[in-house]
Amino acid sequence: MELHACYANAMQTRTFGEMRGRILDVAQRLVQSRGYMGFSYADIADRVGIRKASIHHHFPTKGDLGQALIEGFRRACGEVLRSIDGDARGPIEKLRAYSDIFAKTLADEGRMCLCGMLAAGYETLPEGMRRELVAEIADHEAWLAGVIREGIAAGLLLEVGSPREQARILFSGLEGAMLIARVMGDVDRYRAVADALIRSILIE
Amino acid sequence: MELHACYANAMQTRTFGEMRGRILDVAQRLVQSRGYMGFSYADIADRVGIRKASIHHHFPTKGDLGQALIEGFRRACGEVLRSIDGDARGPIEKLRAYSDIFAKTLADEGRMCLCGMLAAGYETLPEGMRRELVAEIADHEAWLAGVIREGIAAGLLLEVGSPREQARILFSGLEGAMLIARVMGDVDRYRAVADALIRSILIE
DNA sequence: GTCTATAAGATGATAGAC
DNA sequence: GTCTATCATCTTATAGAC
Repeated sequence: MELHACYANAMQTRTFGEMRGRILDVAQRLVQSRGYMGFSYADIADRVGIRKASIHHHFPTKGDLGQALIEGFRRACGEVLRSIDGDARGPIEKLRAYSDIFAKTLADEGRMCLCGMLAAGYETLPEGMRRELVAEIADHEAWLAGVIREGIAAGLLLEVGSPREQARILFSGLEGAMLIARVMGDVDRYRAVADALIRSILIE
Repeated sequence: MELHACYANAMQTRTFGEMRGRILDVAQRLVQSRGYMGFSYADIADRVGIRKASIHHHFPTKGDLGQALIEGFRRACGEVLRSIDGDARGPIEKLRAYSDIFAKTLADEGRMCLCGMLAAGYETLPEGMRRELVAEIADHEAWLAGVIREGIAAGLLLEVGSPREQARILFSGLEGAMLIARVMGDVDRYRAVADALIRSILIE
């Protein structure tokens, strides 16, 4: 599974329920570019080629759609992180692989991370989505903290503050870098900041 | 002028046009919590105590309101930055004063920075607002780069990469920290990340 | 400057035919 | 599962009285 595609789309690949997956796929891209408040059933209908009313058959309310979206995304992110754990050769490579996913998402039509986008619209989200978003951010930070801990133990990474604190700096730093780079229309801005953040905890 | 209040509200304090200022004030708070797409003339009317139609007298279209909002905000930010330049004793104190403004905004009803919020909704903004946002981000980064340059010259700050690059890391890092801390419901999270970002470029 | 009244279009959602 | 038709509500915006 290609990491970016997985992260980017969190596509449901079930034998049945193909349309459901396509709707979620399109909805996710819309949220990543315009936010949860910034898209409508009409937008999805246009892109997926069915009528608005038909979408309600798959997701009765917009809240249901949003909930399915973030739950599917969280599952997909879990797979991606496990996949990095399996593939990458060491903690530094893991951090770079993680950061690269964000860069690829940004390079693909200037899309923002789903987490960051939903975070901005937090006050407009239904309760279920809020809870899932908080859990998802916690997942990412916990994974990063684990990698950093591993790097410190291996003598590869500096220990400045706790791994948990370092993970928070890295995660929010990457999110912020994405947010700003997207507006400034320059993916290299993201890459420069991301590289600097990672380099700042490297030993020597 | 109290820095946070100025930054937070960018209030127009003209002798005439009082209602105009109140509308902008309320609109800004709404954008900071729900985004540009997330508020309506009805929301403002409720809070400011006049009817929807009356708002159109001051701002014919929502685009006009948004444009006036970000232009006023940019002016106010300029004043705040000059005010820090006047008050703070040195570059390190300037960075801390800057970071503190964000902390206060966050502490005040969990509001996001206006820049960051508009950045997230970038694709939903009218052209004029996009241009102003890009210019505003450039202003902040240029000011930060200047302070960092000053700190390096005074032997107080580390030179890792160019001051411009360090400014970008700091600005996007603070924006990201705000974004995430707000969702996690914990201002101290922001403070911890902001402090760590500043400490990371301090000499010894 | 503010109001009431109203318009035209979008939005999330439902009912019922095929 | 998808469609047409329809709904109530919200949105931005205008006209014209006070």
